Amino acid sequence: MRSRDGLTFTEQARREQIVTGAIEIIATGGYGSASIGKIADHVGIAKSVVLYHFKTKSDIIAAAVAAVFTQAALLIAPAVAAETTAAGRLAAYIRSNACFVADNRTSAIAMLEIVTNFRSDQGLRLDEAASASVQESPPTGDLALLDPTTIFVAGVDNGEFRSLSPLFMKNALRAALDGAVWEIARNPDYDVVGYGEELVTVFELATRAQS
Amino acid sequence: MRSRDGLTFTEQARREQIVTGAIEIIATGGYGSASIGKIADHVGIAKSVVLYHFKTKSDIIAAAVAAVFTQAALLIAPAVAAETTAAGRLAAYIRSNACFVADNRTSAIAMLEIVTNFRSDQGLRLDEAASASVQESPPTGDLALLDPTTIFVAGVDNGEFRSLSPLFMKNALRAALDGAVWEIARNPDYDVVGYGEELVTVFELATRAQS
Amino acid sequence: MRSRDGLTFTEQARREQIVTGAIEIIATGGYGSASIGKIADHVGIAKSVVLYHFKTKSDIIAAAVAAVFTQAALLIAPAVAAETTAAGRLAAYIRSNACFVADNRTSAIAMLEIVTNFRSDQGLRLDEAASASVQESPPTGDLALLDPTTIFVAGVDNGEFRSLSPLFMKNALRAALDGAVWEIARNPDYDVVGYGEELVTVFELATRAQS
Amino acid sequence: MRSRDGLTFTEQARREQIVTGAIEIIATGGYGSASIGKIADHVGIAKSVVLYHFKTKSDIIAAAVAAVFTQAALLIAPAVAAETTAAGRLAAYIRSNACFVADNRTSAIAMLEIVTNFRSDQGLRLDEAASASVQESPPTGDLALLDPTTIFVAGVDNGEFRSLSPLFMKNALRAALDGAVWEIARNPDYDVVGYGEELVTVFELATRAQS
DNA sequence: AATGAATGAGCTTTCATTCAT
DNA sequence: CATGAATGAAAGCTCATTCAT
Repeated sequence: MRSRDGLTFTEQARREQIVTGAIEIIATGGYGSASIGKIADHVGIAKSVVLYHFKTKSDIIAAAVAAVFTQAALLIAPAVAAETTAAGRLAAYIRSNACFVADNRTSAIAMLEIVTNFRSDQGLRLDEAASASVQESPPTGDLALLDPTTIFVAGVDNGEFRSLSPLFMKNALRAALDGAVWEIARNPDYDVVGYGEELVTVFELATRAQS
Repeated sequence: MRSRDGLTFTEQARREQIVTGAIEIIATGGYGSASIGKIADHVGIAKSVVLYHFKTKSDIIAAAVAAVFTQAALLIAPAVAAETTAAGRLAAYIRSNACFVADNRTSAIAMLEIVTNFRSDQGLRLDEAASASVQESPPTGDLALLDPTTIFVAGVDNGEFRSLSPLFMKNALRAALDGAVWEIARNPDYDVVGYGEELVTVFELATRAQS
Repeated sequence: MRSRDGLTFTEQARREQIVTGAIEIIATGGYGSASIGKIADHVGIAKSVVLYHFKTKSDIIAAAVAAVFTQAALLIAPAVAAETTAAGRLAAYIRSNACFVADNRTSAIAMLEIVTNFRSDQGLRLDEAASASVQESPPTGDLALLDPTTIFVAGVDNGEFRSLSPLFMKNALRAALDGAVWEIARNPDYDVVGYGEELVTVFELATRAQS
Repeated sequence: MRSRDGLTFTEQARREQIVTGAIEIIATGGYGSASIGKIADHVGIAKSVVLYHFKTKSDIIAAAVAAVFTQAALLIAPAVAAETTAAGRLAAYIRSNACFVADNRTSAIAMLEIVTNFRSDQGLRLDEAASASVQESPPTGDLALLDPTTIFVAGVDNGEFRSLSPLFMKNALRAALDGAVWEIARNPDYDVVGYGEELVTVFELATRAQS
């Protein structure tokens, strides 16, 4: 009995279990502490079982990234799509991001740990390795909605925004949002949503066309 | 024959050599790749020589952090101090930061890799471990000039800035600045100075008191 | 396929093999010579295999101690229990000890090397470390039969023995018996049984109530 | 300016300092913990200084043994020599030994640690290595007084003692006396003198000729 | 008389991975 | 599906010893 992906139910359940365990381990102890043995112990299965379901450690990491990424996209994409103006979309993007981090602290931390730390055998970072290997394509079609660059481009084009560099603005925004994850990693009580609101104000003031 | 610090000439030279090597290794291959053996190979000395000059690996990392931190402080603190208004100080802070990153790409990357990845034996992050040990006080007296929080507080107090959260603003700014390091790590040709100018604009618009 | 203890056949066999190897190495070269590598070489397996079956070096040592201790207890306890008078028990205790040493030279030497040399990470000796950790209780219920103190106490109580210090007598006896191990370590032909008989005489004369 | 042994005053002072330091380290942390570096740190000099005064680590150990041995001989030999009967000498031997241990706890512990643990490069124990190298002759001429064998032989010969094995008796006595050192190592408050008195009684009863 | 520098051998331990069952 | 067993590579670190000054 196979579901889609050619995986049986148990197979799929085990994979999720392992990925979840990996995320928890990474979020708690950092990327460097995530060995296969620790993940197996945490989940309560034998080390070999982990490597039976995932051929290498990198596969586990990739699966974890994909899982969190999909999870985030499912929240953010609709929120952005619901808005029509560039300013609206920008605010929605920031708020849904902050919201995701606040609601999925563990996943967000693990994701950031992985992204900043992962190196392939050849020393390539996650994004470089991803673009090097063809098979690993981004999971969704509306990826555009996840990259705020498009929002900035649109805003400049239709005159909502002042003349600005979409690339730099996108980098600044992503960095500011990722910064919230570092903060909440250090302090679980950090007010991510409040921080998000401040960011909304900042980017509103910083982008709107001068009167 | 001793110079200040109670260190011999050779000792001081070797230590610098090792610290520099460590920074290069970390910037190139990530924090995880910085083993004592790799550093020794990179520098061209025996592994035991490294451990003769630094008692533990943590000591090497600490020395690297201190070196880069001091280097940065020497550039940033005077630039900020030269300005009198909060807006001026903010712009100077951003520009000197961007400038430092552009001029010291390797050091900046290594510093960020260390800060985001270091974990003590008990799993504490760099800042937590530092605050846990009293003896390790920050190297400079004008540390205040390195933390932009004071700038935001002052600006709000004297009416230059709108009513804003100094903490959130500082976090957003630091994250945006650190983001430049990630970008330049991925792409050595990234225009960090241009990015800094965009940030100056962003934070000017986002902070100034409404008319 | 598991036998009792939750261990596989292979597992149990390997563990015995390693423990035996450790005992041989220690008896031959002293406690200080017992590195994991040497044990592995001696047994003819890879160093990592040793650490697959025992998590740490201390675990190997503990297993060796337990093995020899149990072995000795199985010989001594029944011999002592078979006697009814204090004098009889004392003689049986001495003879069975001497007998064990004569028949298990290697084990006895290793045991003594470990007991006199083991230090935990905190510098505690074997007995101190053992009493510090509650979970590690002695393996047998009739442990009392292995501590000659009870014999001396009983003999004084029922008038068989002169008035003497059970503690001092026990220390003297244990030291004299352990001394036989040092002798046989230096000279494999040492007549341990003859020595034991002399000890029987000594302690008989030294303990019996004056007429 | 050289004193006997061809050593200058400073030289001799340094050597004593180092030997004393080694004895303290060994008594505190066990033989295995006594590295040249630790000894140097403890004494407050550079590691190289230690190896300037002693060519190898073994030399330090040998010097420590010789120092303690001489110290003990100076106490025990006269005490034994002062007695005329075998029984008197035996009691004096035991009492002076116990007395030495009680008054020189550290030295006694270190001595015992060394004797039971020292192995030469070829794996030989201290006594074996000593008898293998000619140059290392015992420090005193009246060594006979330090080996209780002679006492037992004399006592048997002149009829004071019962018919007994001088070798076995000597081994039992030495072991019992060394046992006191292990006890005091574990418990600094152990009543070594009281233990010695019990031993005097034991060996008196155990050796005297039957009436 | 003293010491800083260097070094290779060895130590315990962790880990990703392979293989047979 | 699942697992126990095995293993080599590499990690951080300690140490006795040599050498030049």
